[in-house]
Amino acid sequence: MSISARPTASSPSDTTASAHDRVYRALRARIMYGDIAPGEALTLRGIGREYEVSMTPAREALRRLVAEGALSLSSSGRVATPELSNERIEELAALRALLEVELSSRALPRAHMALIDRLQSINLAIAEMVSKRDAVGYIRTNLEFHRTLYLRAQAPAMLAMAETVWLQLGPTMRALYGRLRRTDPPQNHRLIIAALKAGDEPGLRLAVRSDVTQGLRLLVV
Amino acid sequence: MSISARPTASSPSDTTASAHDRVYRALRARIMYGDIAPGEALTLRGIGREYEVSMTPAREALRRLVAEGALSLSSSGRVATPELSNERIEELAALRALLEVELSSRALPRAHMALIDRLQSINLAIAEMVSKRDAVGYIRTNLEFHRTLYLRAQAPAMLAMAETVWLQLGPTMRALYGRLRRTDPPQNHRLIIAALKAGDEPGLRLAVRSDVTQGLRLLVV
DNA sequence: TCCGCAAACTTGTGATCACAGGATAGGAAA
DNA sequence: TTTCCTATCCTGTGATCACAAGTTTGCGGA
Repeated sequence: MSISARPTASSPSDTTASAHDRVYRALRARIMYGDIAPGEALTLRGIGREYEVSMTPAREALRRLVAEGALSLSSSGRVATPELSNERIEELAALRALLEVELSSRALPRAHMALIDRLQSINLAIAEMVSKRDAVGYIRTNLEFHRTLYLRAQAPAMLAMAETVWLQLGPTMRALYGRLRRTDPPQNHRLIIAALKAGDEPGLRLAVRSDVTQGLRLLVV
Repeated sequence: MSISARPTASSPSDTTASAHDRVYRALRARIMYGDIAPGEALTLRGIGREYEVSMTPAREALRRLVAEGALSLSSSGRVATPELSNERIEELAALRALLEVELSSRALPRAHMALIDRLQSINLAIAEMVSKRDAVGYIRTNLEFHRTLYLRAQAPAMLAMAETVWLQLGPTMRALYGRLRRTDPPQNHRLIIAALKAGDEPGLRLAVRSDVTQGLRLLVV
């Protein structure tokens, strides 16, 4: 949501020395990439112990994640990663479609060959994660594919919203991985790249929409 | 962003007795409805003094608002309401269009007569605010019109995102009011209501899009 | 063996404090 | 009068603590 730096490639210890920010970034990445199971509880003192900070920065990091919908705080303060209802999953999927179709459409006129090359190499990394059965790695590289494309849209607020949706879906996304079993590799991603090369906007919108929607559909039981 | 209760009609002292939440809600309303000028600085101790709490809850409220993009924290921690660039305003307007068109479209099949009545009475309130030259009241009732409609969409995550955009535009929205000078009253709102009555989805989408876009266009210099 | 209650513990909340860094004002020198 | 430097103030950060509320554990009675 904010303009803070991306927690993606994350050099081991970022230059930003703020304690709560470090905790926030670490937790955000863990949640977004499905490293934390849905329903898992987090305690202030536990976080503090794990990241060697006091309760204050831990609380601020948690509260920020709650504000972004990444964590839900149950009655009386306990905070845990949320278990999404089917309606919520469908709504978030629709939101992804809405935002990401627009982002890709805006990125299209600015997509140079260098970008397409980069997307293709990310695709290789995704295939590797699939073959290694690395769920967290798969989710991370998959989102990196999307983020790389959308960065070209020059629409930071829109991208931030898309990332917030990813964050909310993170814990659930992990469950998705268990069901796709090697079928999914960069099928839709190849369509996206083809549409980018061809400058085919309707095709791009369609490809992004299905890539975003189709996976989540498996989750709705 | 979160599922917290609406700060709108706000009974004077809410049942939720949490200090930081009270401060958060109060500040959120003030920002969203344009009660704070763009660029205005907020201090932790100042907030604490104003709402009679210590620095801790004040800091949490501010930090949450920063996370939602309602406030920008400049280099080295100072927090102030942001002055939006033209590109940012255009992007946020596009985001409003994207989200609110979808929300209105989802609300359409569920719009009963009671809803339309309520929207019309809100429209009267808007006209009254315009005649009273009450900028904050105008913004508040205008957003209430939109929120009342979108609540019918049964899409809480999407509505929360729209509200986040409103929040980011809040301080800027105030500046808009100075330029519309009694011209604007519920012109587009009447189109929205007409489309709702007729069950005309394309017309509704168009009316919402222009209502959302046209005002903001005045801000881009 | 099972149920219920109480004690011990764990948890989030908010206040206070020490500290470091940045902003500001005021005086001295040119 | 203007400019620069320094001392003071103000601000955000993070640690620690007291407290209240919720959770768990374990013991006693039926």
